[in-house]
Amino acid sequence: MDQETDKTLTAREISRERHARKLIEAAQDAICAYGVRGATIARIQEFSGLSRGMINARFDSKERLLEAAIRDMSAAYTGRWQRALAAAGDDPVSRLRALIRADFSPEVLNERHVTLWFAFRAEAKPRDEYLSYITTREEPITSIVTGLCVELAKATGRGPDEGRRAATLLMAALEGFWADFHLYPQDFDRDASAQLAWDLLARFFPERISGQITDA
Amino acid sequence: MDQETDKTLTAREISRERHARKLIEAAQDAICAYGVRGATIARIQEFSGLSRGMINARFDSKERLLEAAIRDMSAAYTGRWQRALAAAGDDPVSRLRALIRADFSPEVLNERHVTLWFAFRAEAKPRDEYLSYITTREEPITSIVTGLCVELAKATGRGPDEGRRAATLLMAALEGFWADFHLYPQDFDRDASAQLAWDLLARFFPERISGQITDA
DNA sequence: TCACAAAATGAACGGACGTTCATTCAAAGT
DNA sequence: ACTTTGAATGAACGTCCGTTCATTTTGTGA
Repeated sequence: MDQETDKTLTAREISRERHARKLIEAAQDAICAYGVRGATIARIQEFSGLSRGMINARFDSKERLLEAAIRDMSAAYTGRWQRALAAAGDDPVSRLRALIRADFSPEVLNERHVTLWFAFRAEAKPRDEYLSYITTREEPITSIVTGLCVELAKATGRGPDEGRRAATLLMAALEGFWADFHLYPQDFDRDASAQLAWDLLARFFPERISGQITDA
Repeated sequence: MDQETDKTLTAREISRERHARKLIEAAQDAICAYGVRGATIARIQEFSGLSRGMINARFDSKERLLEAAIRDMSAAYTGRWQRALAAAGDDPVSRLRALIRADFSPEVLNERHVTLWFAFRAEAKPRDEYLSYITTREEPITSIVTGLCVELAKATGRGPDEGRRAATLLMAALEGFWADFHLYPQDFDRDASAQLAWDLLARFFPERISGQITDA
């Protein structure tokens, strides 16, 4: 191959990239503030500070920009738990602990992220493109958690089905906690909820899981 | 008081009532088919079969009609679990069983209802009026379940906090199962999921809860 | 049966939407 | 320094939105 990609980006390329990012963030801001319904070109333009024509120049259409916004949200989430997992050890217990703690951390569980999550999720039914981005986000974490729970089940002399049951309940509960946080962020107790999720696992695997999730 | 309400409704009153209902259902149909974003006057009119001006004649504005649609959905849900509860005995175990079974029954857990639920829920952030209808719906069932779990905790020699923990986890898991069903209704196993919710309670109160949720 | 009143209708309206494109601006190459 | 070329701009456009209201239809009471 010839010089494939220039290491030194031109000022124009940098500018294009920066504008695209600004638009994605502005679209997310608009959705958080006004809902998907109210995320109009005019509102997105206000948040971005860029010109009206910029959206169509960078993303062809507003719809494409919204797709980029959901893709960006999914990628950010995936990145967060993958980093948490990389920082954890090999032990399934500490890996599960890391995943749950990440899911309740302010970096992941914050009003902006959760509002976006439920906004796009609700639109997934009528708009198939959104559903695929949501599946792309959900499937990997679900199969990781299931794998860890099955591993834990085997290590404690239980069948794989018990692991799958634990994983299904855990994932459902996590989604439920997010929903609580979404509607009533002020009343939500982050640490108590994380502990409850941990207690749920403790009831499945008491030999390996107990105590506070913040331990160790 | 004088003759308060006429038992014999005039043809006009009957017609008004019937049109209002048709519009509420048409609005729900449009939201299910096209999302809140796509639920336009034209679409609602198509589903209702009534005239364009009917919406403003009966509900003043489209926004008011949407509020009536969410109120109707909440009332239908509340009615369902209250009837399930009325049909159950006094025992907290059978009452919890009835509530969980109702929550997974096709009458409650169906694509239409769940799609509406998540559509309105997502809009609750930017639109405060929606949030109040959602709270009106959530609060009573949550406090009923919490009461039953606390009762069960006391009856088994545990503290009330243990009951609250069980209730919180159960409610979160139920919400999570609904979310699963919403996105992938084909893959969803209604009975297996209900059983998992039951197993969750069994892990908290093994002396009183065990076996299949379909028993007894 | 007829006069009246209420309800239903849908064409018309102003406004806001997403998109386009001629124009302006600035970076790149010589 | 100058020319070229791609990027950024925002006024203008057609479309579709929710709403209005003059007109038609239909039920009510005399």
